[in-house]
Amino acid sequence: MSGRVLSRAYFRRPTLRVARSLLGKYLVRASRSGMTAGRIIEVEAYVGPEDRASHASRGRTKRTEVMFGQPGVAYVYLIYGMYHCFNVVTERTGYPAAILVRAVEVDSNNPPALIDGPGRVSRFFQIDRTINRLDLTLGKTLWIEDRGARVAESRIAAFPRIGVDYAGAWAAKPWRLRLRSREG
DNA sequence: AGATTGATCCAT
DNA sequence: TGGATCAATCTG
Repeated sequence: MSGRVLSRAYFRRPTLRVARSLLGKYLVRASRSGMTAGRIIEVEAYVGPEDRASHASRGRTKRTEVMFGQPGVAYVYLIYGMYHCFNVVTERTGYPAAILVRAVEVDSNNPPALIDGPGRVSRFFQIDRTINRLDLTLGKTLWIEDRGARVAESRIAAFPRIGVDYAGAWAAKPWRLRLRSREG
């Protein structure tokens, strides 16, 4: 199964719109061990320099510079010394924003397996810091593609973001989006 | 509820 | 340079 690789223009849009749209798209990894694909089930948006939950809120640093760069590029960082978190940069160059992929469903098996949690997603897709700054619009190594499935807005649930209690009022923003199961 | 783990960032 | 912090996960 194949689909259309999401383009630079796709990601160069308001982050919350991109985040909603990413639900149901497929994260695809190509490596020596083969191809792996998973349907995106949960994402979390980090939007702009004012968002105190965002790494970019304290300005441009060596780590966060990628968030200020081109849309459609991967932002991967190590958390708690153990786990990698995979994000895709959004919006225009110069405006820091990104979307964290929190869960995917792998449909190669029956029943499909839910890979739930950003650390597990990165482990499953062999995403580490060597992926940081990779251009996801090239369709090589790692990309996101549209396989034509439509997702109804009514199937999208919104929740506060995880692990950002330090962010004051920004922690309460319902910017974690999850796809409800079809039968749910 | 506590341990783990190391890059990052900012204050000494 | 030191040390607190951290967009998480595992084990109990």
